[in-house]
Amino acid sequence: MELSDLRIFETVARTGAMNRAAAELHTVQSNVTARVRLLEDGLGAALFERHSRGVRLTPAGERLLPFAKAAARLVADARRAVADDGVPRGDLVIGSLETTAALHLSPILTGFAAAYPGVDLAIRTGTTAELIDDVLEGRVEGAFVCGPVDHPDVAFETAFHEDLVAVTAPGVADLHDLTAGGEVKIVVLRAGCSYRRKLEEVLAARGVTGLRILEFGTIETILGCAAAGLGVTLLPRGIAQGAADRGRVRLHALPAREGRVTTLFIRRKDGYRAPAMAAFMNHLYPVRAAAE
Amino acid sequence: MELSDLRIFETVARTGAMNRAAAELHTVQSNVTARVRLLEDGLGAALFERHSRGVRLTPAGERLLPFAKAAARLVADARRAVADDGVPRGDLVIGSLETTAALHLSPILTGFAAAYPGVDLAIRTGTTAELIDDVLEGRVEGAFVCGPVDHPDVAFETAFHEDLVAVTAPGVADLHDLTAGGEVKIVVLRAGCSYRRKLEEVLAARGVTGLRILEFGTIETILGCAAAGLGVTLLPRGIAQGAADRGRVRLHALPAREGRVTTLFIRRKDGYRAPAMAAFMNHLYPVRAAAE
DNA sequence: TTCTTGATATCTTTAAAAGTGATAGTAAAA
DNA sequence: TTTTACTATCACTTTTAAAGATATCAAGAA
Repeated sequence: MELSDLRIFETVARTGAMNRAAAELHTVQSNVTARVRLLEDGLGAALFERHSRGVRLTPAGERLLPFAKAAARLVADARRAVADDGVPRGDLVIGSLETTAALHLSPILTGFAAAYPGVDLAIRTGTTAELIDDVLEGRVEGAFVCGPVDHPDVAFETAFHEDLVAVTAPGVADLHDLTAGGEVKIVVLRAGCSYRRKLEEVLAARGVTGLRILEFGTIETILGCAAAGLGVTLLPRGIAQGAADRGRVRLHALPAREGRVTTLFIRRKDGYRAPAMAAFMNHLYPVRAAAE
Repeated sequence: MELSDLRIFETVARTGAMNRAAAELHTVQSNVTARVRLLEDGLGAALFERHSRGVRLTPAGERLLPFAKAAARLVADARRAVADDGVPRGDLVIGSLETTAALHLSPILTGFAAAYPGVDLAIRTGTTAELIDDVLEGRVEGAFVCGPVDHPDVAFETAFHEDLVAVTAPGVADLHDLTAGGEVKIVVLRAGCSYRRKLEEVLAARGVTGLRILEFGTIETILGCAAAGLGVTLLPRGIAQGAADRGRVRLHALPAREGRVTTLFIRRKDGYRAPAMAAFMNHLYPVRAAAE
């Protein structure tokens, strides 16, 4: 069993066809067939059921698949470990919620970039669910997400505490009033937005149900929608405060039990931690200490 | 980078010479040299410093080594995972302290062997330190050791509580009397015995110092030594009780703080858990529940 | 110093393995 | 029924690994 065998196996399993795997691996189908058979011979077990429309994993194949993935990650980590001499450098992709990025990340990133000029820092935004997946799949090294997170392969640390407020048009004196206008629209940043479920709970607790959802791409648009009375949204106070001060929107404070959310910094539990990542977490340390 | 490369690399690193690695791998030195160079080329870093008396790992090589070991374990686990269909069978090697084996294991093993005839159970005895190493290196699947154990790669569960007693000749009325006869000898099972340090502490607390150590291979011999007044030893009460009842030795109870020790069942935290091992831990469950 | 020893490096040859391309077979979908 | 999207097999080529012989090198002993 060699790593190339496992890579071929994984590709076949993922694409569901030796044909497609061959194309993806830049080789020919006969070769993939032969390698898979050799792997099966070596293991003494059939890994795929062959059909005329593709292949499907056998139970033994299902059992092998996680090991194939682990092997791929191991090799990637090994390469990085060999290349790294302890000096932080290279790419470092960090994930973040849009709101967290707007509210907190700017000073941290500026400071980090100044301290480690050799590191090319990139931010990728997404929802909590997307970011957890990004972390697990290695698309980002770590991510700021909305807590709590409970996954066996994810390690987390408290990064910030957010104070969420409901944001409406200035004319809405109380959240209960929302129902008056019939249908209530909530405005969120993206489909799987972390705050959406929270907002639904908050409104449900106040007797507001039957929501419709509007989705917009930027925080500014969302504030604009709220200001125009198009809907209600939930944002960290720090983000909405400016618009409220200028009278564009009205903020509705929530009790701590509802409005207090913790932003976590998550990363993969196992695997190799690059110097750039170690440096970033170190850089984060004073921030985390302040959040505790 | 292939698994065979990593295997060759690991062997060279361990033996310190391409020559010896070649012999161990049943191949020729030129082949090892070539494969190592290919690996180095692939990684873009020198892994060994070559000398005329062998090779030594470079820092990059040091960084790669743990990954090579992890890869070897991964492959071994993968093979087992593919071969296993969930029915416990095959070899299952469990480590244990000699005293634990004598006192507790017999009914457990008998019951397990009857319930899972397909599993070939073997017991390997050793000291706590040896057994922890056995677990980490995969020589045993799990082990009963003297707690507490604190190692990041070791998972543990409480298995039994032992009630340790000091064992002396019948004529010794009190442990303090031991100093009267000048030099005090303690009798232990093996060099690194778990109870040795404990016994030293117990005696030191009673003003008995300046110990000499006698080492014997079996529990019976140790009891014989104690009976003959050759020295003092520390054993679980259940083991020494019989000899005490027959008047051969005298037991000296210890306060709970000193005499109460916990026997843990430990295993590797990560990696694949074979069905036989899962079945064993399941079989152990009522025992553990009783110990809590 | 010179020889011996125990190592690595290099080169050539041989054997094995991987990859290629063409063809045949097969079952589902159109 | 025909087409389509696959897998299996085979003969052939290319690439790669292993073996064996030899050269080289440095440390330690005579």
